[in-house]
Amino acid sequence: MSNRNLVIVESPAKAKTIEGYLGKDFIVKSSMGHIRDLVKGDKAIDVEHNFTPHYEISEGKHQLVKELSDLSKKSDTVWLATDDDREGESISWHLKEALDIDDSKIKRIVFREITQKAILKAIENPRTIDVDLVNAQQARRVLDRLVGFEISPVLWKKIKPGLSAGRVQSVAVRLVAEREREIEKFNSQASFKTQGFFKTKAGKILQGDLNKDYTEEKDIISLMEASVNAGFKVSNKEVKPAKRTPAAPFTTSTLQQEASRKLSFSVTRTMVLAQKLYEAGKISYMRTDSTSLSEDALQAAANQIASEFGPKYAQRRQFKTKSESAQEAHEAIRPTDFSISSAGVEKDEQRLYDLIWKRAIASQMADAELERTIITMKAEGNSYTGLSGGEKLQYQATGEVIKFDGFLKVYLESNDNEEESEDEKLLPFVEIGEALGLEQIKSRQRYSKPEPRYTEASLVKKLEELGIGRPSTYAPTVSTIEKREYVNKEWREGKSREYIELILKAGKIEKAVKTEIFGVEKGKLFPTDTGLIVNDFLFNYFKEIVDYDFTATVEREFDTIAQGKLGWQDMISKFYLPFHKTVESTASIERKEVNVAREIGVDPKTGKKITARLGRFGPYVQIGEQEEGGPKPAFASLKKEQRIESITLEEALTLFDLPRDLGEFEDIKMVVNNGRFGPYVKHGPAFYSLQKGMDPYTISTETAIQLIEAKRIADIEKVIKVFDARPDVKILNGRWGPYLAVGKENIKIPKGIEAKDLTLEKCLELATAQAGKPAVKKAAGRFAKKK
DNA sequence: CAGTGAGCGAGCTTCCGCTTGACTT
Repeated sequence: MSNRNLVIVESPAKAKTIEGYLGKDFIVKSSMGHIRDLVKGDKAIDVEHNFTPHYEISEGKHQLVKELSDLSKKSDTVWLATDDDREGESISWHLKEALDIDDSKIKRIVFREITQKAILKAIENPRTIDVDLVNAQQARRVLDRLVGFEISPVLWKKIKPGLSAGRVQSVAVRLVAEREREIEKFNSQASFKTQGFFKTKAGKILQGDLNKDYTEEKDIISLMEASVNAGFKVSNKEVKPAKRTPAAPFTTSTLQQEASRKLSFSVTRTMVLAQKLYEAGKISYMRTDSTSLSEDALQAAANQIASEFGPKYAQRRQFKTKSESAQEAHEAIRPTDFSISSAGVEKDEQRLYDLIWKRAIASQMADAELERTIITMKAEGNSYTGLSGGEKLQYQATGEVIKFDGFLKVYLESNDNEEESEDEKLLPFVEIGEALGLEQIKSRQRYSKPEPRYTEASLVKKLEELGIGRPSTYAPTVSTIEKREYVNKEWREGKSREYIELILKAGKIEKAVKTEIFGVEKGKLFPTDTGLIVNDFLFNYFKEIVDYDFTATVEREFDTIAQGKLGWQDMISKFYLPFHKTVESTASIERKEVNVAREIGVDPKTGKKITARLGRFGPYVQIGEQEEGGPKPAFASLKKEQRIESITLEEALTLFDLPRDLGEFEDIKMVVNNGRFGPYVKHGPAFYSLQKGMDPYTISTETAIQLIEAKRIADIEKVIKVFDARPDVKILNGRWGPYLAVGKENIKIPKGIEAKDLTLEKCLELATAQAGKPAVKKAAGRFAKKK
């Protein structure tokens, strides 16, 4: 039987939907993304022969390509309906090449929304494959391979095997590294923020902020003294209408940001959950850079809003996509059916759907109308304005009242700055000129803060602003730099510091010194020593590649190629020749130049230099140099939160305090040390890992004994059965249930046998049957490779 | 499991973008 029409799209979920729109003359299949890619290794691009790329069918795609090929041979027309962007055009071209079909049978169609109208319209307007656009993709692909596969081996030689560099990931690392250094350099300044509390004629309290910050305590004292009999008045009152406008519906990047802020999801978790909702047909495609909605969606949202909230809440809006690099091959992320307000299997899926629904609905709702009131309060005749140069000191109170909630009924976008909450604030009624009683003036020191460290999501936001990376790669890029250990996602406890608080009340000034916790970090990205060293190296030798504008610059050239005004090989050739020279020039760089040992200071005991450096097994400090034939110098690994470039001499010295003697327990020596798997206490032949919060440098003998005793109790609770005749044979309770331990071998108890009923004979029988076989097989396949 | 940290050598690693698979304890 012959199928008249074969349609090929990229995603199977999309294929299913479209098949429903097209009827039985059409069979719709998916390519599952790219089907061919550059061959593996360094022979993919023939640099000598005008950068000729060599492609092959990707691993695991042979079966699929064969199926598509067979189907296409049986069809009269093959509709290549891959995405309407650079990569999509390329997939169509690769399909044409790989399926080996007659050109006359091929039609290329595009649509940017999955609606019946859009698909049918596309079928009526087929075109041919846009070779210029395909060439722009080839240039992108070849450039990325050349950059990645020429720089990475330099890192293996000069820094550490297995490292990587690339147009996208290296900029991501640079952002995190530079932010960390800004924070380290940041000089936090304290200044006094002052609030006045005044009593109105009607007896209510009106609170306002002083329009000047002082750094000196004496200025605040003078101000307070001058305020006692100053005579405050309402000097002005302004009431202005204001409005707030809803945010655009989600793109991939804004979805990741909001899910991170409101639901604390990692960017990967957000994408996994969104994928499930998409496959279940609940939301539109989740990898998109567009904020626009289809006509159908606009209508459906308007209907939903009118019926749920009333027609005056509906306001049709189409949002312009902000980012210049957007290719807009899909709609914004939205529910497929606005009348379904809850969807998803797991709890987190439901929460994500709820967020998507609200954001999309709110985007089509009316503005919120507010009334903003600003009241200023001044002392009569400005009696104390002479304090510092004669500027006008005044207090200001701002209040906001919502007159019409509009979209706020449904959704309010959060922001990265946690402290700025925009709650509705109602001010007491006052009249201009009204005299105010002074209740109190409160002034406290606040410290200035550096720009915050990136979260995964705020890093994605920054990358998108720079036009670096694509919706499909944001989450994988973050994972890559984490996997390479260039950055770590960390939780850190804060430190405490003192601040001064001055209060003027009933004519008296009281001073208090209080403490606050600052610098608490939750799931923020910190660069590692490797990340910092690799970044410095790339910045010194491959400045162009890690330049924040590099991608934007090459994107402009890709666009010129897509317009047919520039040959892709010409562009690559112009880039490659100087680039390759730089790569070659790195051969003469000494490893020591790249991985510089930092001098921390001098050991007071020996007078030898203490240095810090990145070693094969991580960062370490060392006392003195290795002399020929001499003894080995003392080494110590850095603690997890320490960095080579910021560790102090004092901190370094304590690192040499290990191993530390903890005295004796039960007549056996106890020693605490740092092991490969963390700090431990060794007691005779037994090892005890330190628990969270215990520090090997400070742990006391008592705590160590408690640790040992607690572990023994836990071990006793593990034992189900022992045999007097053979003390080496035990039945123990493990994490996944009971198991048999014979000597050092752990043996699985077969199904159907009750652990309690096992006899010694049966145990030994199981042990011999198990001999030689590992108790737990190593995980096979690609999951093992990942590690 | 509970040190090591240099450099040599075999043969390995690595890019960015599209998209969803499913080893067996």
